[in-house]
Amino acid sequence: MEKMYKYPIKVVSQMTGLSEFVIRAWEKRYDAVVPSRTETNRRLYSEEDIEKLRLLNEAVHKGHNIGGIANLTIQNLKSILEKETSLDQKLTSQNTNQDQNQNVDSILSSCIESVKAYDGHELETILLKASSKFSQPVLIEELIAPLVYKLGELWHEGIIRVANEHLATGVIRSFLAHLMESNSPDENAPIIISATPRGQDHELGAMFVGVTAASLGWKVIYLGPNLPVEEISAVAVSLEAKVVALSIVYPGDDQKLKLELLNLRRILPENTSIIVGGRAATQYLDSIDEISATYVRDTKQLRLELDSIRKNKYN
Amino acid sequence: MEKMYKYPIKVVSQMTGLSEFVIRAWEKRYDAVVPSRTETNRRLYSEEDIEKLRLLNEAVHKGHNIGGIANLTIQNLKSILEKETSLDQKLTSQNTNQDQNQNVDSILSSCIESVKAYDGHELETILLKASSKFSQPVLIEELIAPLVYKLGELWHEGIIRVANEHLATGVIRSFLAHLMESNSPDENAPIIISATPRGQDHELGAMFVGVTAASLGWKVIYLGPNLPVEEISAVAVSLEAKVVALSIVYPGDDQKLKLELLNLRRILPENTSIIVGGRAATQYLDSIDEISATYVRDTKQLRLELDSIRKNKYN
DNA sequence: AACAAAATGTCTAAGATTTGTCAAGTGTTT
DNA sequence: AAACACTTGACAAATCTTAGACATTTTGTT
Repeated sequence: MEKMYKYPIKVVSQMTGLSEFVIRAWEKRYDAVVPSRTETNRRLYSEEDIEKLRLLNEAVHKGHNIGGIANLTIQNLKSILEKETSLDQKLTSQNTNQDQNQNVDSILSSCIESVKAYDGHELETILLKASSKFSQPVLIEELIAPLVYKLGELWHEGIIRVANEHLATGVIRSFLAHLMESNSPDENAPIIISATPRGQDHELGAMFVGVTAASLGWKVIYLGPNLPVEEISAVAVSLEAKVVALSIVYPGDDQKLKLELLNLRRILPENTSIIVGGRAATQYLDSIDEISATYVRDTKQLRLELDSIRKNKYN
Repeated sequence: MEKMYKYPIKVVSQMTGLSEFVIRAWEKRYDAVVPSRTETNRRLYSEEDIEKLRLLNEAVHKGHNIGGIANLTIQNLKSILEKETSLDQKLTSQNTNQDQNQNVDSILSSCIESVKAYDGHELETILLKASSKFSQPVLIEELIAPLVYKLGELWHEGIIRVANEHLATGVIRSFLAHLMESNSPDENAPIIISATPRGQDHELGAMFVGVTAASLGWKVIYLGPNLPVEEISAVAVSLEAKVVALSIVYPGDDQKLKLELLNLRRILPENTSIIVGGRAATQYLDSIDEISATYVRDTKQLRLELDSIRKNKYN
């Protein structure tokens, strides 16, 4: 069994946008989320707990009264939230028994099947179903990221075409954008800007960052791919962003990009952190170090980094 | 028996578009929908209740008086509504034209405000609201297309930055993708492939095509921007697409692009039509003519063209 | 055409319920 | 000591409920 990291109430409060008072009140009155405790009686929330709180918060914002929804399961919550945004009737009626036991691997391969068949609609449906079955971190790290990686592989091997990959990218992008939008942070959430620098066209990495940060309660400004650092900096200054995250996946030792990075540090306020990730980021480690940015290898590390930045900036 | 979650009146009001007053009044006066209650006397609506309210609302909007239809069953309501769908479209589009133009302008400017403030979330919200207020053609032709155009203008004038435009593009793209997905076509719907050729990075035009075609009942394969014609053709052949639609917005007399177009015609099956649109398409009219493709100036023309192709191909 | 009656969407007022917020007092961690 | 967290009990703002009023529009009758 994996020993999961658990979060104290203050962190949960920041991540969900709910006040500590409310979180305790919901527990006392409705047993909405009953966290485990330390030996000394302090609450410890799991990722699932947090997800449920986030869903409850969203539902309450949409007009549900907490007393009525507090005892629903995560899946119930997701399904009622979906019904309100889209008028889809298909999903609920279709998914009955068969696909309940599907594990991530089989979902992954049905994703790839649908991509091969140019069936974007099917791919979207699969992802949507998966999103109500898995928590957001699992979804991204174990399904979507591997899917993107696998598609790249298949393309290299000549098994699928550029067209397949384009189609899949389109669907995934729209899906991730949706995930990002669905978290609505509160007023004073710290701001993170996510983009890829000039010359970097592959934006999915930046979208992973966006979704992850959004799920941690950050306010995400997603600027997309291929943006000069002056642009990124202008936004960061104007919104007083706490973090600028860049994704670099295109390999090669690009001198221009190195200059861009140095430049970015120069024109960015000092108290704005820079985070760099992506497959090709390792090739720029010296530059990353020089501008005292942080390199993150995966979303897990990203999440830790974001949490720590958030904590430090509280003064 | 499963105990289903039921919805409080506030949520029902949002889902149906009816005010809470009206919902209560209809209950008090006609027993249109009599929800169950909590122990403390608060209304709880089932999904059936909500569907009936939706239907009633629709019927009332079409001129029925509530007193006369309040006691009909869901089936009855549906059959009533089906009869009038065809007549209705003319009326609604005429009735609202005047208010719409006022509204669309103000919506447009609030969109631009949100873009200036880097508030993608706000932009998304505005678009979402607008989408429930206007029909899809109106939405695209009078709001989104002008918005895209206006953003380009503002950028040329130096009033907004590339970053603003990127952010907006991201939101709009995700929004359009959602619109496209929300139409689920029949099994035997004709297939259209939408993309932009190699060298063409601006995909919004291709998305307009996709959404428009989807709303007309086509099955849309959206391949996104910057795709070599061999790729497009491969998909068209493999799926037996009826139409390939290309969007060209980047100006300039690109010889490569002309060759690509000629090439496309050669490797595409004869009975696959080609449609070309976009701001810069006029500069390639000779090539378009040479491959006997159709040039469309706006989505209105596109819709006509699609309808006529669909009709002709029914043999 | 004119007028009264009915229909209907909107709203107020007063009471009940729900829910977010907080203070006070105590214990724990750093 | 300072920051953090826990429980309990209380308060007040927000929301829902009913009953009834009001303003328009629609309908039927003269």
